[in-house]
Amino acid sequence: MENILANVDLRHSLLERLIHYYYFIDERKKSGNTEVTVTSTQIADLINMNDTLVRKDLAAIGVRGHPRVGFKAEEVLSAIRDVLGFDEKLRAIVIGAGGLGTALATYHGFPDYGLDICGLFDNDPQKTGWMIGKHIVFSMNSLAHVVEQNEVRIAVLTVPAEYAQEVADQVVEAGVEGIWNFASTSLEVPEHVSVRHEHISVGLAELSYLLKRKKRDDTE
Amino acid sequence: MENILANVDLRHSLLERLIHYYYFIDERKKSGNTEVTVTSTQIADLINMNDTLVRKDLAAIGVRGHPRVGFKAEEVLSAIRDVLGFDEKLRAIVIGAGGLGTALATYHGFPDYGLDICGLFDNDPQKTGWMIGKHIVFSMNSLAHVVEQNEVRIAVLTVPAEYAQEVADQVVEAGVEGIWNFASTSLEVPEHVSVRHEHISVGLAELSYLLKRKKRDDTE
DNA sequence: TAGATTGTTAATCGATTAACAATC
DNA sequence: TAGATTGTTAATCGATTAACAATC
Repeated sequence: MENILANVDLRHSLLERLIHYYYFIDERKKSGNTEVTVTSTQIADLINMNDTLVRKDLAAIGVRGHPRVGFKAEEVLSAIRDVLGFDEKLRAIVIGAGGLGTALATYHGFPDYGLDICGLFDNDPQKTGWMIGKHIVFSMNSLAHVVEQNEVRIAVLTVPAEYAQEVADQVVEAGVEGIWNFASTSLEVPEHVSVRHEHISVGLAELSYLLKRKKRDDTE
Repeated sequence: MENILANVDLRHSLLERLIHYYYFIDERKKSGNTEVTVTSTQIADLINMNDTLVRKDLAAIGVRGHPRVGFKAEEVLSAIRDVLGFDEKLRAIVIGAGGLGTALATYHGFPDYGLDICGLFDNDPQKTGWMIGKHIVFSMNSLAHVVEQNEVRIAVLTVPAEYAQEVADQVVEAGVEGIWNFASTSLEVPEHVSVRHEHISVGLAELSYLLKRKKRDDTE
């Protein structure tokens, strides 16, 4: 094994980079300094990347900088919000009222990103009908109805892996356009449905890889 | 905005691809068929990618296929487990006993990936001392002690964004080597500490982008 | 053997970076 | 103005793909 993954590519996608910029600039703004500008080099240094790439990224989303000054924080933030659709409402339901499902359904941060959880489902009769946060836990029978009534576009799946495919079929049938899959499994869905796999083990694997690499670098 | 992100790069990293292969093959194996082989084309089709890339990836982690037959499921799975370190124990603590922290601390899947949560912390006196799952909630005062006693290498941060930096400083001080950051903020840490940012909004942004793109493609 | 599938080489493509002119 | 910083062009680098020979 040793060196097999010596140079794994851990580069981040444009989406990830934009969000990283967003948090950094947002914080900087909040931290009180009335200095509402930020240069590409400042951003690049923090995230450990090339400043030209930062400028390219910002140009790509239509932000123009100001020579000698840098970028206006507010302009960058609002362009990123625009592009990522943080300000458009996107209706979603959560399927699976376990630990993760509960955490997601009651997470207060989602509205900031435009996600509106308007239903929590589980097929455990011990759970259905009870409140979790501000949500009544619905039984899967109400799925089609809730989806239609609320124009739900996204289903967040936090069910055990062995039921994930079956549940995916049901939400697709109910008319959902996208699935945010937190189950440790792959899913087969029709062409017209989008899936994003949120596999917790990816993050863990990356972190564990970083630790190993650091240790190795130190030993050299 | 319209077309700005027309062709965003959503390619996945090697780590993500490996995990995707893993789930797919694992499932296939479980689904009973005694057919314990899988071809690069089968994998590629499912994930919607090029078969040569699959073979390159597998070659990179040291798996050799068998002409006319494909790859032996068991060999691929074990190579991926090896490379990703699923079988090595990695000790971690969770800081923040809110919804997400609780979900992570009680998540039964982590041992499968080699993560061993051996402590849950919060500085809310309402929570410290009580049990959550099989964990006593420790106060932050015990941090250094627990880290040292258990040789904890990773801290999972699920605290509110405004405390994240402060907590990061504390866990670094306590000797942690890596931070798995679930707070919506960037962190500054010393050179010798690794950070993986697990920003929920990245997944959401990707999904929302996929929905938009699909809609646009349909309209064309 | 014939044929399916791998492994590898070479070509392509796109993303990143370096260099530097443009701007205020 | 001088100087800092952007924006853009051209060069580089690496990842992906196509083509095909090797294998069983």
